[in-house]
Amino acid sequence: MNILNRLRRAFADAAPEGLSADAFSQAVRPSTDPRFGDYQANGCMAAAKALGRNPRELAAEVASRVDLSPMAGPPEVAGPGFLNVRLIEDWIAAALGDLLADDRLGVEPVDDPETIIIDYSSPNVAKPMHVGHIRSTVIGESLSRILAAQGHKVIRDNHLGDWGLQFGQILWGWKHHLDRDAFERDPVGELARLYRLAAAKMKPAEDLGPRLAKVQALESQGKPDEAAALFARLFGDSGLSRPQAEAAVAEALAVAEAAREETAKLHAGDPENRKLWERFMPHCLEALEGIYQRLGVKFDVQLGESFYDAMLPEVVADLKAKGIAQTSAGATVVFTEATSAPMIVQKRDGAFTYATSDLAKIKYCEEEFDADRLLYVVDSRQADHFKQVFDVARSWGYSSVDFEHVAFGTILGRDRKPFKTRSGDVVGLESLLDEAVAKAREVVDENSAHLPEQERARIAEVVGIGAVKYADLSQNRLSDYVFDLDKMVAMNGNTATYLQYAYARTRSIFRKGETTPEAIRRARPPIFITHPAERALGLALLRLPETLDVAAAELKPNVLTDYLFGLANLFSSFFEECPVLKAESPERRDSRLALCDLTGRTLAFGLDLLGIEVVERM
RNA sequence: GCGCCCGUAGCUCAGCCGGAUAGAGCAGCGGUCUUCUAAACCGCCGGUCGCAGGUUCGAAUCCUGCCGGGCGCGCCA
Repeated sequence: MNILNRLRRAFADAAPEGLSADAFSQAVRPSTDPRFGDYQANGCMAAAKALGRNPRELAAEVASRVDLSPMAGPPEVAGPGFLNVRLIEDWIAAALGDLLADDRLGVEPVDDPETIIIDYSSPNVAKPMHVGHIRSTVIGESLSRILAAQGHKVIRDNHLGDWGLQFGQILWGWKHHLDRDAFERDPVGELARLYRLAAAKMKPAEDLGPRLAKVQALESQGKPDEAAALFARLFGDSGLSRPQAEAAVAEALAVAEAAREETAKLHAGDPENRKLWERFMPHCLEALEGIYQRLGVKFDVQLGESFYDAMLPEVVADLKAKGIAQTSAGATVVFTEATSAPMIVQKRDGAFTYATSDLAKIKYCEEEFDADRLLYVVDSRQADHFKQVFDVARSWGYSSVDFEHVAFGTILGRDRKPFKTRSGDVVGLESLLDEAVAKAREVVDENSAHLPEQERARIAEVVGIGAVKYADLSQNRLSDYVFDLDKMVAMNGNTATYLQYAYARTRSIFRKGETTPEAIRRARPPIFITHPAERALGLALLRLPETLDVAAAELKPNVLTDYLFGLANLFSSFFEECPVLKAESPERRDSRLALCDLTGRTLAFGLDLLGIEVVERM
């Protein structure tokens, strides 16, 4: 049952003549302030303007015509022409009674379920995951759960980066710097070390190369003095002499070239590289699996770029045959209106790009799953790439699929610059989780020393991981944000811990009262709304469905966290102000127990949609 | 140069397909545990919504310009 939708239908029926009933009803929304009732219809001002009428008169007319029974009486005209709706307590109480018997807490499946593929997480398997990877994973997982709860068929897809240059880098490292003992002890750690080593060696090419090129350009123009001055300015902070800088760049370029060659050999089917790749992969996947298990993330499809590799020549050939792709400067490219630069589907050296791989994946997904929507939960910096891919996919024939880049903002460091994984200065995802769990453990030990060791450990894990996820999910996904470890592991204020704590309190009261939520649900006691805190809490409980609608429509988990935080807040106030077990009568007691059960279930349900667990006590 | 995004309280952020007096958390200050979990509750302090125009009955929200910051832009993924 969705209150907002019911009100909208009622107002649509009462819309002034000569007006779009739809637009009029869309102007119904939750009130911004309790003094203006519970919901408000704001369409009369604009309607009056369009019809050349007095807005207050028109509002009064609509108010007398609209039938909101049994939810509310006639709305009240206020201000310049607002219509304020105040729900009737008896109706709220009755609706809560129905909710008590409803396992789905009022959430109804959508009328037209879709098949939705969500591409998220998608890490490079060879690199250890760091804090930058958490957003896609956590947001994608939550969106999957939200859409599935709405009755859609959701396919969770982890498009692994298992075929790119990073393997060339590892292969190069393996052949030149392998520590066999280290690999035996900790394969993933050693592979990561080799990757970082290669990346570090290649870095001067990016950092110093362009600067050096500018200096050399001046020299070739016959301006040695200016070149020397520029060199001093550009390289002063590096402490490198001219020959050192040239040597560093030259070495970096050599390593980069070598890594590219290793990659090319792998792609070309070189037996040695292929064998090594097959040897590395299980270790990489196992390490990933460990993290996903800890995060409670599970994919339906986990196919990497290597899987699509075989399809790529076909994709390019088909694009060419259909006149979509063309040859330009030795590469095969597609010009699109999406961006000024064309999209490269095959490089001059014959290698394919991740754009080609994305196209192959679209083809595969359409043939395999016949998806209605394809969502990509990926960093907003790749917006142009997806614009191109979607554009090309549509002209390629996949025009009935709804593509969407579910972008999210960049994680910034304390200096407000994008969080980079500088070698040696990486906040690994694992260590972030460990730190959060350790902090939670301290708090548990302090507050709940009486609980058994094993239970405290379990609570710390649930609370710590929940804190990290919530810190990310409660943010508007589009905003960049400053990574702050203290905030990520905080357990006061608007945090998962606060919600988990509220949940634990709803459960604790049943233990104390020597009854169970199940017993209350079976008994279905009448609900009484007598106290303002009960009314506010009760109304919030009825608003889960409309909240989920918004979160799903905007693909924004923070809509849900806001709602849950508000709900927990209202519960905490209710808990302070309304005695439950010591209520004035058994009827009141049972009514309040029912509110506790509904709150607990709603919190647990909502947190589950965020991928966050709860504990029975903490 | 072209394109995209962002400037809201001391800090971190909600609110942004127009609605009434702009919200939260943290930080600060002050109250509340012999009574259902104080990981909590209640109160106070705190904002020319970057600046200037425009559209509108109504602008943090839409449009234009400017200032400040970030990102992307043919062979990395």
